[in-house]
Amino acid sequence: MRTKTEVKKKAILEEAAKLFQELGYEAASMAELCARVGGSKSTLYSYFPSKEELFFEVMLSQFEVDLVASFAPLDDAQLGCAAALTAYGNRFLSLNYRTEVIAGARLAIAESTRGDLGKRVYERAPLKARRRLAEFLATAMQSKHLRESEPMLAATQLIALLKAELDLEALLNVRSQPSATWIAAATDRAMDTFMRAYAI
Amino acid sequence: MRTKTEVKKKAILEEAAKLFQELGYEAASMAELCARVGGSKSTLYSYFPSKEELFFEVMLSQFEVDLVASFAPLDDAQLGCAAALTAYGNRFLSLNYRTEVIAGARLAIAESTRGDLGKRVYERAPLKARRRLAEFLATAMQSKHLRESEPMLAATQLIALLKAELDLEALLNVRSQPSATWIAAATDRAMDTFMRAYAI
DNA sequence: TCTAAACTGTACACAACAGTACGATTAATT
DNA sequence: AATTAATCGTACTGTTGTGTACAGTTTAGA
Repeated sequence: MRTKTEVKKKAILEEAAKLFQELGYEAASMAELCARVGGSKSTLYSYFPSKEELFFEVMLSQFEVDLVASFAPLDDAQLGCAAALTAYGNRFLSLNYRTEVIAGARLAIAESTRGDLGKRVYERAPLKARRRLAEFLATAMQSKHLRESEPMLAATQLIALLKAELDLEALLNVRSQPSATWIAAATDRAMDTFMRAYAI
Repeated sequence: MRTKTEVKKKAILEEAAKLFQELGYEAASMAELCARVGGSKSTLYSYFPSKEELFFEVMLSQFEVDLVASFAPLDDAQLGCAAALTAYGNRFLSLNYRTEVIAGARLAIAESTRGDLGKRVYERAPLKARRRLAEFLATAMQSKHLRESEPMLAATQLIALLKAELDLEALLNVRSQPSATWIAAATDRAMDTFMRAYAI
């Protein structure tokens, strides 16, 4: 019974993530989690010392899964600068606006004042993503595909433009998960404005 | 004892707003609210039938206060287009990133799935603001101060650029309320990119 | 001064929760 | 088969919460 533990722990974390996303931290109960995950309360508390610790582990494991995947288009040497950024934009939006991701973001925002959770989440995912995008933009500037400017600011603004039509609506539960074609159109609108401002 | 009621109700709403912002919906208790507002539980429940109803009233009264104020620069006929937008940007950021406003936004996001709260908040404040800005941009386009394009999209993108450097950091409790000089600089950076993309 | 609405304080009913205790049970390892 | 770690079920403790009941008190207005 030594191998099972990792599997069980992962199962608990997954079910806990869903539950927290559904109900929020306070309203989610350990008894309900027990019922969903199947085990007993004793087992649950043998894996995690408290509800709060479990919550932290859930949050921190949430925000690193899809990060790497979204960078793929930036590593594709075949693509030109604009095409690479468009592909990145599509990937970025499709990964970040799935219903679970938004539910996770809502939760992180709601509980951001719990310890240093907000800062840790921020540095783990969005800041890392922005830095990676800034690197790409910096080399694009060096090779004269984009005008010379501050790469980190350009990355921040590109991401802001990508999120512009979607972010608030998603966080406030006004619209549901966007379709791939809608995302493609929104990416184009963002890229058009970005290239007008940053093309050479 | 007929005039006092409105005063008392307002006092309750204000104190409740603070409490919810501090602790979130679930963790805020009616007993604690009683203690802070001074009255007794019976009085409290004579104004609001339940905690949830009180919460709705708090949320909906939160998001219409400063909306009008932020439009002032757009109504100033003395200013040129770029100057008016810059003044608007400064006003928009100073009003929207005060700590109480951010705390309210966190709360609205966290509880956005409670009934249609998210939609109601969305339509009450950010959508209304965007529409008003789009009107201004439309006339600026007609008078050839900006290139012809979709005004609502332009408004959405301008607001996104304004929020770009601040939004996630504020929501995730990574940075505190920005200073006026920082806001002015951030507005300039946003306006620079916006005008590059939308100037004629 | 009288009256009625608004208010207060306390106590209570009822439910839910986090976390613990403990004996019984399962299943992998030797 | 014997051992041992993991698991289970259930009951329990103590706390906290919402909402109500009720008897007494204040305060505005006739």
